[in-house]
Amino acid sequence: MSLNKIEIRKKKIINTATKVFAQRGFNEATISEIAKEAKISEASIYEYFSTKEGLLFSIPAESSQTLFDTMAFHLKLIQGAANKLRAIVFLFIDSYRKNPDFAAVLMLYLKHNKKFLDTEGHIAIKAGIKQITRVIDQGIETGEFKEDINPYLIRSMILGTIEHLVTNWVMTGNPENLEELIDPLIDTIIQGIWNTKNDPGHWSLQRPVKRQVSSSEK
Amino acid sequence: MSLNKIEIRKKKIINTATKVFAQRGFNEATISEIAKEAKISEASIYEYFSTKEGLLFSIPAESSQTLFDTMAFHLKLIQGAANKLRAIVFLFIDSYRKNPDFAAVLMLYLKHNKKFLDTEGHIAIKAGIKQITRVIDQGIETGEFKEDINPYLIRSMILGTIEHLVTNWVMTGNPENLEELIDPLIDTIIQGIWNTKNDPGHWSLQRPVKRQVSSSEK
Amino acid sequence: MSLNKIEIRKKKIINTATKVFAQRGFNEATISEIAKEAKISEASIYEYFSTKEGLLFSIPAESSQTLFDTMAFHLKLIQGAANKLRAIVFLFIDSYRKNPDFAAVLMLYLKHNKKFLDTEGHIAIKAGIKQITRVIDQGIETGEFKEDINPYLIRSMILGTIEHLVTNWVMTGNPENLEELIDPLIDTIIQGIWNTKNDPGHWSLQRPVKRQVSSSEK
Amino acid sequence: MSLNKIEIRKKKIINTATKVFAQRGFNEATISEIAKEAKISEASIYEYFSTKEGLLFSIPAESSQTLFDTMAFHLKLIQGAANKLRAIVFLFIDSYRKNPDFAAVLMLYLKHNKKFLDTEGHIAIKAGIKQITRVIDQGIETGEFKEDINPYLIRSMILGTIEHLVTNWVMTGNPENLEELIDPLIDTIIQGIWNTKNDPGHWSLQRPVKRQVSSSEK
DNA sequence: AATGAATGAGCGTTCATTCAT
DNA sequence: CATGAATGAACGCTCATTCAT
Repeated sequence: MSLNKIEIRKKKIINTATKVFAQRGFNEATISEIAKEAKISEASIYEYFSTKEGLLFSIPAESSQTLFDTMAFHLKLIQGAANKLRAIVFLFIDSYRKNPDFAAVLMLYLKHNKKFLDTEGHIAIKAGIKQITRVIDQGIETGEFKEDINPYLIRSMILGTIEHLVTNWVMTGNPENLEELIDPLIDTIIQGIWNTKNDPGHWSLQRPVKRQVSSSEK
Repeated sequence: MSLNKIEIRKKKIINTATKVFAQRGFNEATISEIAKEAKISEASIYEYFSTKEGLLFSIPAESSQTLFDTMAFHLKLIQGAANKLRAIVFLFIDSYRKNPDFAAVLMLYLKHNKKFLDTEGHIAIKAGIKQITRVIDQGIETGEFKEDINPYLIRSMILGTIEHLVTNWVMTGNPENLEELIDPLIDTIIQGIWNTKNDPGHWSLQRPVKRQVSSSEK
Repeated sequence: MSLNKIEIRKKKIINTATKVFAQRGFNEATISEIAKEAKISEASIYEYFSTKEGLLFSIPAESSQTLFDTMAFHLKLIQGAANKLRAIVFLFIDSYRKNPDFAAVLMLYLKHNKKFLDTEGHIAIKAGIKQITRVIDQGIETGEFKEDINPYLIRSMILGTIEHLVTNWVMTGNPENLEELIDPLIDTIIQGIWNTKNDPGHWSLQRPVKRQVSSSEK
Repeated sequence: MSLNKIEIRKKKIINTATKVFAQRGFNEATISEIAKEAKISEASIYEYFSTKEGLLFSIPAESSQTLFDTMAFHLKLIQGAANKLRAIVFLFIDSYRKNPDFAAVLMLYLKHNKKFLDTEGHIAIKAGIKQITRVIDQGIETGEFKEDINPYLIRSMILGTIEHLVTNWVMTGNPENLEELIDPLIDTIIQGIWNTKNDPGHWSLQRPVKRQVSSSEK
C-alpha cells in the first residue's frame, strides 16, 4: 500500500491540480500555478502527464476506483435491489460531499468533455455506472421492480439528479445539506418503479433496512 | 416581428456562434472562425458583443425566452399538475431536439459556467425554471401530489434527468429517440409523488389526457 | 473675424482634441472619445482632419499664430533687446499658463515628434522662434550684449528653460507659480550676456523698465 | 563585473530595444521587431519585462546609474561650485553624445511620460539631479554664487538647456558639435549667478582650471 | 530524475479609417 | 454635409510545451 517517491509526487500533482482546477476553473488555471502550489517544477509535471488536459483526465482515476470498489463491496452485503440503489445514491453523494474539489472538477470539467469519453478514467466510471444498471436489472428479475421499466432511464434519473444536485452545490453552495435529499430521492424513484403486483406494500415500510445500511457507511 | 438590419446581423452572429461553439467547443472555437462562417468581420462581432464569453452568454437569451413563453402559454391550457409537468418535460426535450447546437452549447458550456450565473441569460432561465416549481406547489395544494414531497428535489429530478439525457445525446448521439423517454420519465416521477390517499388509482390511467396534450404539441 | 459654421465645428474639434489629448495622452485618447466629447460624429472629424496625427498637428496652428502675432506687436513697442527678451519670456509663459491643455499637448506630444517637423504648424512656430534670435542679434549689434555670445545657444537657453519648467508644470503641477520665475530667469541670462564694457552697470538696475513692460501685458 | 547569462540576455534586449525605439519611435516599434533584431523570441522578452512600456521604463536604469556614479566620483575631485557645475554639464552632454540612441529614448519617450514618473528608473534620475541642486546650494553657502538666486531655477536652466539642445540634436542632427556649446553655456550661467561682491573678477579668469577637468574626462 | 530557461504558435481585442446612405 | 455602421490590419501578450543541463 505504501507509495514510492514517484507515486507520491504524482499524487501531489493530481491533488494540487484538482484543487486549482476546482477553484480557478480549468481554462483559467495555469500549469505554472499548479507547479507553484505543488512546489514542483512545471517541467516535472510534464514528466508525469503529457498535457494539461491529460492531467485533468488523470484526476478521476483513483478516486473513482475507490468509490466503485467501495460500492461493489457494500452491494454484496445488502439485500434487495431497492436497498442497493439507496446505498448507491448514498455512496455517490457522500463521496462528492467529502471531496468537493474532486466533485467540482468532475461535474464542471470532465462530465461535459467529449475527449474525456475516450479516456482511461472514463472507462472506469462507465464500469462503475454499470453496477447501477445491474442492480436495476436484478430488481426486475426478482420481481421487486416492474417489468416494463427502462433501466437506462432509471439509471439516468438517478445519475442525472445526483449530477444536478451536486453541480448546483459546487457552483452555488446550495443545497447545504445534500444528504437530506438522499432518502426522498430514492423513495420517489423506488415508488415509481416498485412492482405493486408482487408487493402491494410500500417501499417506505422497508426503511429499517436502509437505516442499517446508512449507519454502516460511516 | 420583422427584424431590422442590425438585429438580423446580430442574430446571424449568434446563430453562427452557436453552431461553431457546438461543433468545435467553446475554447477551441475562434472568433475568426465565427466571423468567416458568418461572413462578417471579426471587428463587427465586437460591435455587438464585448467579449467572446459575452457572445457565448448571449446565446440563450432569445431561445430560452421563446421556450419559456411557449411553456407559459401551454400551461394555461392544461388541467392538472401532473399533466402540466408532462407538458414541461415534453417542451424541454422537444426544444432541445429541434435545436441540437443550442442544446449542446447550453449543456456543455453554459450550465457549468459560474460566470454565467450573473448573466441576463441565466436570469431568464431561472425565471423559466420557477414555472416548474410553481406547478409542483400547485399539485401539492390541490392534493394531486403528496403533501410531504420536496418541490426542490422533484424539480431537480426532472431537470437533472433531462440534462443528463440531453447531454448524453449531444455528446454521443444516444439515445437517438429522446422523445420515447418522455412518457416513462414522467410516469415514474408522478407515480413517486402521486397522492394515493386522495386518488388510489394510478397515474397511468390518465394517459389518454396526456396523449392529447402530446399530440397538440406538434 | 466671425467664423462660419464649418470653422466653428473645426474649432470645436480642435479644442476638444486638445483637452482630450492633454488629459488622456495622445495614444491613449481615441477618436471616438473626442467625437463623443465634441458631440460630433467620428466620421465628421475625418471630414476636417485626414488622420488622428493630422488632428494633433493642427492644434498649434492658431494658438501659436496668436502668440507670435502678439509677440511681434509688443516687441515693436519695447526698447532694448534685454527688455524685449523679457517680454518674450513673459509672453510665452503667460500663454502656456493660460492654456494648460494646449501647453501639455505642445510639450508632451508635439515638441518631440519628428513628423511634426515637416508640418504647417511647426513652420509657424519656427517663424515665431526666429523673433527671439532676431532680438538677440539686435542686442549684439547695438552693443547691449557681448559680441562673442552664441545666439543659438542663448535662444536654446531661453526656450529650453521655459520648456523644462512648463513640462514639469503640466506633468506634476509644480512649480505652482510659474510667473515668479520669469524675472530671475531673465535676470540671470541677461547678466550672463550683458556687455559690461559698454555698460558697466548691471542689468538689475534697469528693473523699472521691465516693470512697466510687465504691467502693460495684462 | 562579469554578467551571467541571464543578465547578458536582458542587456541585449534593453540595448536592442533602445536602438529600435530610437530609430522607429516607441509606438511604431513592435515587440516582434525588437525580438527579431535581438535574435530572441518575443515570449522571452516577456520573461524579463512585463509589458512593452515596462521595457521602455527599464532602459534608463543602468545608463543613468553609471552616469550619476561617474558624476559623484568626479564632483569629489573638483574644487569650487562653478567648476563642479561645468563638470556636470560636460558629463551629461558627453554621455548623451556617446549614446545617441539612449539620449533619443530619454528625450523623446521617457521625459514626457507621466507613467515614467512613478518608476524605478525615474527615481534614480531624480537622485542624480539632486546632485546639481546640492552643488548650487554649496556655491551659495561658500559665497561663490549670489545669495538670492533660486537653485531650482538655475537647475532648471541647466537641465532645460541641455534637454533642448540634445532633443534638437537627436531629432534633426543639429548642432553637430554639441560639446562646443558646453563652455559658453556654463559661462553664461555662472556669470549670471556669480557673486561679484566677494569676487569682483570674472568667472572666465578661471578657465585654466576647467580645461584640466575637461581633459581628464576623455 | 528534476528543472530553469526558452519559445512557438496563436488569439482576442482595439481603433483609425472608410463608405453607403 | 453629416453620420451610423462596418472593417482591415495589427499587436501585445499568454501559456502549454520543450530542451539543455
